[in-house]
Amino acid sequence: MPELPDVEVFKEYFDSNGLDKPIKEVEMREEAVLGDLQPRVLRNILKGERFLSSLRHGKYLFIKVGDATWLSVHFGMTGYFDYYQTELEPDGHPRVIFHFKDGSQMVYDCQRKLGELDLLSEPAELIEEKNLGPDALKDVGQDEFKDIFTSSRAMAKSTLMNQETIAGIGNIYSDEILFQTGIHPRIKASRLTSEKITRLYGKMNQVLNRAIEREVDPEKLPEDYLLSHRTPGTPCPKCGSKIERVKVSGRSAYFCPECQKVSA
DNA sequence: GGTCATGTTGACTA
DNA sequence: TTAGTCAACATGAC
Repeated sequence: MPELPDVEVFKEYFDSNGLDKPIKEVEMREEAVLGDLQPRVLRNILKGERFLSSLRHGKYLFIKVGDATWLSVHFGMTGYFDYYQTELEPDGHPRVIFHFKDGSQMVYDCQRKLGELDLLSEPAELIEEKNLGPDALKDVGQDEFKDIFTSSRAMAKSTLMNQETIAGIGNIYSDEILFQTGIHPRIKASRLTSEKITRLYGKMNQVLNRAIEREVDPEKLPEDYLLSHRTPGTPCPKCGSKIERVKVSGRSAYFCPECQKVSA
């Protein structure tokens, strides 16, 4: 799940359920998601504190704990938050559990353990370390977007997915944005016309915003979205042609050969 | 057994 | 130097 829209929805979920509650205990179920961070350090720093606010950049969520203390959360491919009002044993694959003094708990679930938590003094620390580009939704203007595409030597899909270029777009949403714009995933970014890049920019914003509005629920997304038709051979929701799959930068790209022609 | 899966990183190659 | 491909990480569903 976790691309920009998913993380934005997690942020809203966390903000409404996890902020301003004194933390009673931090329970580690799986230390692999802490990376180099020592479980004892995380517990000692969070215990007795409360989460104050949160901030999203690309696929990362930063949660403020104190003046110069932030918890960074990455969700890998399978991570999400799950809030329980009581001390019930959580379902799924709980990896880290934040127990609040009021008896409720915020669970960080990450089945495949590809996500990671860390402690930072400020979000910029991680953004610089990972060399993340501007957030796709908040920080990329149309002119900057145009520059990125005209100067990129990679394929359009790779350019959209490169976190150092634009932060937040992954495999699913890069396919969706290209599909909605009618651009073939393997076309070179720099070969797109200025008009196409402008349309792509508009669709990027529209697709990401719409996904957030509909709470990334596939059932609530428009009928003509590719998102729930990611199987080779199924009919394109726009024209009925058969959806195809190709590899782009090691990932499966789904597209409609009729709606997304190879020519610019 | 095999393939595939919403992410990131490092090795290797052109 | 810039990109593309592939493998690895860990787990599960076909």
